[in-house]
Amino acid sequence: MAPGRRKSLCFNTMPDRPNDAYDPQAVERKWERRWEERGTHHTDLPGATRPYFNLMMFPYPSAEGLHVGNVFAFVGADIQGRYHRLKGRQVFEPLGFDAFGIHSENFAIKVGTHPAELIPRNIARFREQLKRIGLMVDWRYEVQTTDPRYYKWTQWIFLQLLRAGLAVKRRAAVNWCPACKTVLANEQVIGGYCERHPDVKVEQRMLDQWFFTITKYAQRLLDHLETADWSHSTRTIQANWIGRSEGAELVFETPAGKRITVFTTRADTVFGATYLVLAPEHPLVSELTTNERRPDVTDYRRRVAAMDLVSRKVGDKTKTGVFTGSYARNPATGKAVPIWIADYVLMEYGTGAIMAVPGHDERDFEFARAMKLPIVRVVAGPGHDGGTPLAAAEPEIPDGRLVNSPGYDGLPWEDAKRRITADLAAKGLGKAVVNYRLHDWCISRQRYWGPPIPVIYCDDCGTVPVPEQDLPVVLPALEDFRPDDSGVSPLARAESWYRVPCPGCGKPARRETDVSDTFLDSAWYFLRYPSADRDDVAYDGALTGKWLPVTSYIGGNEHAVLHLMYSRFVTMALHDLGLLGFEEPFTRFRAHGTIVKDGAKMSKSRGNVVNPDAYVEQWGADTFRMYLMFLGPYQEGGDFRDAGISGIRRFLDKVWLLTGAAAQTAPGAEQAHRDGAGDLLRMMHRTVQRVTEDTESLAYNTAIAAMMEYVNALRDGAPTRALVEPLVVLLAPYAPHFAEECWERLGHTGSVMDAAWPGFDPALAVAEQVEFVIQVNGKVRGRLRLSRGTAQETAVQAALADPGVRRFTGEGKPRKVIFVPDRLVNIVV
RNA sequence: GCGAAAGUGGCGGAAUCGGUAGACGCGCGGGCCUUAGGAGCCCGUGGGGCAACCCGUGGGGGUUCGAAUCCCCCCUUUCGCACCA
Repeated sequence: MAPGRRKSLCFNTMPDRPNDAYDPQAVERKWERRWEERGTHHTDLPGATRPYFNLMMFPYPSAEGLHVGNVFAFVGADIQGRYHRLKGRQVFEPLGFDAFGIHSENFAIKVGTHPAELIPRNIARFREQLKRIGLMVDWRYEVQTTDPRYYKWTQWIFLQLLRAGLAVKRRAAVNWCPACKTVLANEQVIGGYCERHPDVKVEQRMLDQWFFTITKYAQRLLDHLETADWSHSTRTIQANWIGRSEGAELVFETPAGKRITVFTTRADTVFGATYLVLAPEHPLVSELTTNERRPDVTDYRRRVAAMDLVSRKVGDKTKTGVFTGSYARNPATGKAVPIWIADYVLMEYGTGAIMAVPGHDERDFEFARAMKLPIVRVVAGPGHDGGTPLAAAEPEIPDGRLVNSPGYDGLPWEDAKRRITADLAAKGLGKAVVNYRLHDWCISRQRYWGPPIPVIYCDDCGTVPVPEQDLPVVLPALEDFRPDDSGVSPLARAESWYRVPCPGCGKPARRETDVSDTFLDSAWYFLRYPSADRDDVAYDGALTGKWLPVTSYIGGNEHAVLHLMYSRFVTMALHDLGLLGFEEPFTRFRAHGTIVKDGAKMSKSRGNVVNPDAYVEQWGADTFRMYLMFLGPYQEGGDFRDAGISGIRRFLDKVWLLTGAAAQTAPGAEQAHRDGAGDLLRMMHRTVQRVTEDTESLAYNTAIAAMMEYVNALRDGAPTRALVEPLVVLLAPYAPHFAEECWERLGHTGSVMDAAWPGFDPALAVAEQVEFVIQVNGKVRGRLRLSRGTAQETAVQAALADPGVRRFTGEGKPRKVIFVPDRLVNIVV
């Protein structure tokens, strides 16, 4: 039925809907079944000649099910995958579930159901929802991190890193909730209190923990960022997280000969270092404390230890601290300076000790004021000198030069930094060093729901790795897996599991009872996907060589630091062990935006989570997909509101009608348009160009707008097959079920996903007639339709002849004419 | 405080190698069709003015024939980090 004459003759039921009206539910059910039957989304992994690994961040299968934010993320990635498939690549689009971790465990405890029972239910629900969205996922390669067939290899990865010397055990501070009797992650500590016990203060405890020494790779992780094809925002976040800082380590000696090493980025200010501050946990503190000062020092250290890690860092920043009673010699001035301890110095950064320069550091200034310590100016800006008093710390003085620094006075401070460092180094009292903010990765969790760390402790042999052939170390089925009062992992209660013979000497030994961090599960899952059906290897060499590194990875910036950094680290480590042929796992990464609701991030606690099911049911997956993509720029996200979704539905209805009309026309009629209705053909080429470029660059909202414009134009003309078929292919990544049905309506028997993405002729993709803007003195005074490529003289003549323009140019001669081809003529009088 | 991104109609947003501001969609107004219409179709829709025109891209300066776009200052929002020495 032709558009414009769509009124039905029948009455009563749906009087205005033609009999063949678009019925999303029917169409989507039909194609989901067909895809399944035909294996449309199966990828021939070994046989592919132009592989494209299209990765999206696998979800944590929460009990609530999929939410709109997930759908937004997956659909945007799916569009890339489908687009590249239509462009002729063999696209592998796998998906899986990241189901270990404290969230699952806590939720299981809350509802009183074992996670081993809960998780499969959640996964089943998720999988159904995901299928309903129309993703091009090859489910044959699904992975589940909680499956022993998967975590066997997670444990294997641990053993490889252990072998490489990148896994070490050391004591470290953790957040401890006295009520939960367990450790908490930093994000579970809210304002110093436990998230589950708002009236219980969290403390810190020292525990033995396994660490991956990611800091050894800090510089490489940073260097590769410069050339990575990654979203700018993600690269910046990672670079900041690594936090490279160039400075020097300087040595202050005590009369007893103890060398206290401090890290500073401002060696130029060493003459102004009037005291030292050590972190309260610093190993030298006890030794340096005089008997007289010991009660105060001990008391202060105890108070700091009682504080949790979070409030220690973000809480009240009033400066506190105590004097140790000892002094050390400033290597530049030779004078003795007092040694203090204060909680504003952190043990985990630098050397855990600083030289305090109150004249040029705000924190030191504040502390010196409070403790009545001397403040000396050693850098002065223009017009100031060594005698100019300091009302506040002056950190970075433009054009500042050294003062009160015998031997260096008058030097610009940036130069002095280098000179002083070098001079002190020559005396063995310093060296230039680079420091990183990045910490080693603590992977130990004193919890139940995770892969056991595959290590055995033997009194004779010490720490023994579980032999690879004994993997996996299966997580025992514990009825009661709650953490108990001991502070020891729940696994320690599984007696029969815990006690094992030593793999080395056979004597009784004990298993490691900590499980590993979930971030380890997800740090290598992309390696597993192509080999998900293999039990003999973590990942197959040939397949990995063919499919990795990942061609395109799309995900949220909430994982910019931890997940992406850990994945890069594990990849580099495996590369260095000779187990991978590449150093970086993700060739291209794009961060999608966040979908917010009423201006706030969706979260259960806020109660503003939008469930996609109702929308899919009411509007269909295709309309919902397109609507989410049309909300705004994909890489920025946007506010979810359902006002406007009908616009997408109307658009699809129009395409449906166009398809019906075009199906009546003869095939291959493009030539006819070249002679006759050329404008539509030109517009088609332009549309193909816009949609191609926009889809490639994730500008989905404008790609959809371009298709809408084209459809509006087609409705005013005659929709032939040659004009409509390319549109259906353009639409396939966005509305896959719908496009399949349209493709079939047009008489094709195969999947539209096996069609070719339409090409465009750049010469045809521009209009023949263009509108020139005529300006007089920069103000728009008229418009003229002229043919493309009109020469300057012709255009100016036409402009000057225009009566509307004449009124402003007057009789005088133009002083100047600016001509922009095909766009504008500006006459200056 | 540091770092990054962004401020455009009633709303979501287009347009940033300087060159028609407001594409596309929602909403709104008018009309057609209709027993009816939250359906569909057509027209209109930044503000002011009868009009010629004038004013308009967070605010203020500047460069330019011409600025949403470039430069300087300020304000606001979002995100990341945060006593990092």
